[in-house]
Amino acid sequence: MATLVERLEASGLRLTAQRRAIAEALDGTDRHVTADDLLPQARARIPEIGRATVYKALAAFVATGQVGEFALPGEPVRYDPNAGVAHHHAVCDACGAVIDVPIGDDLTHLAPPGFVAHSGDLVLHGRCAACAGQTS
Amino acid sequence: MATLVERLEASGLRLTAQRRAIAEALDGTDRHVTADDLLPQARARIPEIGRATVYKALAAFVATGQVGEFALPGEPVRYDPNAGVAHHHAVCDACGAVIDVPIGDDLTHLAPPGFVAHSGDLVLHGRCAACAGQTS
DNA sequence: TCGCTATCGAGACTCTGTCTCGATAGACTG
DNA sequence: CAGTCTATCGAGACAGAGTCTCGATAGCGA
Repeated sequence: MATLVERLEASGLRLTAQRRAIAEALDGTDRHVTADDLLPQARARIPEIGRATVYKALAAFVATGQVGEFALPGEPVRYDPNAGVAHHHAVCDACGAVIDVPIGDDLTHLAPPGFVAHSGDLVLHGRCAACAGQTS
Repeated sequence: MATLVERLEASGLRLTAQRRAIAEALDGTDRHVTADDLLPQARARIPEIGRATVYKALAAFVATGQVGEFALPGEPVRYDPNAGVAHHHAVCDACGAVIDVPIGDDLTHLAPPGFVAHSGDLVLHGRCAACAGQTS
């Protein structure tokens, strides 16, 4: 898999220095980060980068389909650099970790009659391996 | 299926006039409404009801398990009076409608090794029957 | 090089949701 | 029924996430 920067470039997006810094910050983590998590990391590369720039860049990335966004009630939107590969998410109730789950079945067949589904996001809730092992 | 008010009562929640008004407003719609959608409807019953009261009541409802909440990126949290029955959601990209989908398979078996899943929320994206029929 | 256009940065602004705190209302006991 | 205890209420200040505006700047094609 190419880096996020390369994939964004290939999708025709104008890649400015700021967007490159944001994409590198996003790609450099295996986690699912929020926009405000990304700002200090992007500023480590370009100190004068603005908050609005991060939001605008992320919106542009999402529009290309190379970055995914997903929301949990009561939490800021998280961005996922791995959207090029379809996958689901498992959220640990105990520690809050968000784990990528390789997609198995295509779930769009679960759509109700008449509904034309092009994608399905599954979010599993439970306990991750580390938290399930604890007595608490 | 009993009404939401009855189910909340059965779950041991102290049902004040305000909570009853909010529960009736929530139950009286087949849609998936936001807290701020609910406020004017609750005020139609009890005019002096406050915004904080709506949020607090909804949080109490969710805690009983009789009301579900679900989030879409960039949108306020929506509340679902139908949480007593497990179901998924289909979101229309065109008109924004959120449609309940009766649950078919149990999806928790899709969890990765070591992850103990107790529930799975599937959100399908696509076009609802009305929008899919249109050329636009 | 010129000029068009997309992007940028700063910060004000909007919106959603939370918190505080004094007041009030339910529920329980005797 | 009165007293008391506690959960809930209402108002509004507050906090955090995200958007918008607008003048400035940087890419890019001609």
